[in-house]
Amino acid sequence: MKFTLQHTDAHSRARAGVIETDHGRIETPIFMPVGTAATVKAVHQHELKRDIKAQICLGNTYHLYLRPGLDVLKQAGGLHKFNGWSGPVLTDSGGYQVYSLGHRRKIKEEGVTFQSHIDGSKHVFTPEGVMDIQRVIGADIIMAFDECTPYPCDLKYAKNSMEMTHRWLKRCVDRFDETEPLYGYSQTLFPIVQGSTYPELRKISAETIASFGREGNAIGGLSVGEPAEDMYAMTELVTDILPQDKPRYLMGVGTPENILECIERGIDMFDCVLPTRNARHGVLYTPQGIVNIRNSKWKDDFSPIDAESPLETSRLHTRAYLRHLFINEEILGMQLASLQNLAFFLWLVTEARTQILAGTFSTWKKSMVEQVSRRQ
RNA sequence: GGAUCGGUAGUUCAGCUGGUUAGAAUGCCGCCCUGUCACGGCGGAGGUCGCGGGUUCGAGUCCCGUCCAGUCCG
Repeated sequence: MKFTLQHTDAHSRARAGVIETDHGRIETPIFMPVGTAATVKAVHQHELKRDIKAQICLGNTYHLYLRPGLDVLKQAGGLHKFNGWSGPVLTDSGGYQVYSLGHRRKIKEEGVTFQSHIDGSKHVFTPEGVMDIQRVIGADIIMAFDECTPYPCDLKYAKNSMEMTHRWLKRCVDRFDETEPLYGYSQTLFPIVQGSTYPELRKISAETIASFGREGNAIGGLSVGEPAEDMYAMTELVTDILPQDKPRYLMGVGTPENILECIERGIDMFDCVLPTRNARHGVLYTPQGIVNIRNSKWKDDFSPIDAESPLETSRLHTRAYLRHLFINEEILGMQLASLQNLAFFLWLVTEARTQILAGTFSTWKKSMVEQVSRRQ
């Protein structure tokens, strides 16, 4: 993987750059659609590539390990061949599941024992094991195994957890560096900053993570319920410490507003389930704000879903029709809404990049934040 | 014409021998979701119990009449 920083905004920390992987180029800042179980829910790979113009997608170690399992992935020749997405892939390590599946896991120094949400069977995830699994999945960018701490989180717990995540990182790096990719293209490992909402911990964690000198760095443990101001403060503090010449990935963020605010604070990569999950629940993101398409006000609104969308489906179909599909629980509704939201998120970061390169990011961002967070 | 069963929320139905502000499901209206246990979660509105009498301290519930719908018999 190679990262080239092209331009840094004169009035903020915002940057534009290019990441090159063996599966293609990624222009940053970028939003990465989440495809947990080898699919971005309700969206086909062709749509991702041709219509949404996604440049990289996520997969999840925990979910793919459980299903289809490592045997199948290995036989398939890795995730790219298995699901037919030929662009770059990033896999989360299962660190988020340490948080989200908190009621069915046990953390020890050695690793985490999960009870499968599918059949209740027990599985031990160690830092070494998670590296091996991600070798088998074959993502271009793989993530260190960490603990995403909950919010709120007391200082003592946050400190102990962060220190364990750092020890786990050393184990991840050692295993990663002593193993080889399985499918003939290169992989890279991103470590993850933790430290909850404590500035003193975030500082230590960012310095520790930076000292490993990996090709890119991530910030985790945010967007778990803390106030947005805390998220912004932690992001800003950390991006000031992480190296300028490496991409920075803010994990799990966020709303269009969150993304703009964090681009301004020096983030290059984002992922979030919000555009896809909310799409399936009838919430649309548009340049003019947020739409709950199930609301009765759209019943006879024959204007397009999003008149300015690069998507043909969002220009062709009306809000009244999309509402009808949702009210009737037609699958096409979720498909159209997912396309709309992902296309909008990709448009948003692409436009941010254009503005950064043109030197007009700050003023554009200010008016955009207001627009995209309005409710229609 | 006779017998019989039923009529309770927009809809389909619960409401035991009469006893606090008549429930559920679904539909309707709205909100939530941030490295996906998620076509999920939460909340709200909505009923003069077909109608008219009667018995009773008290009736969705018992009695009489009446209207409507179903089933069976002539």
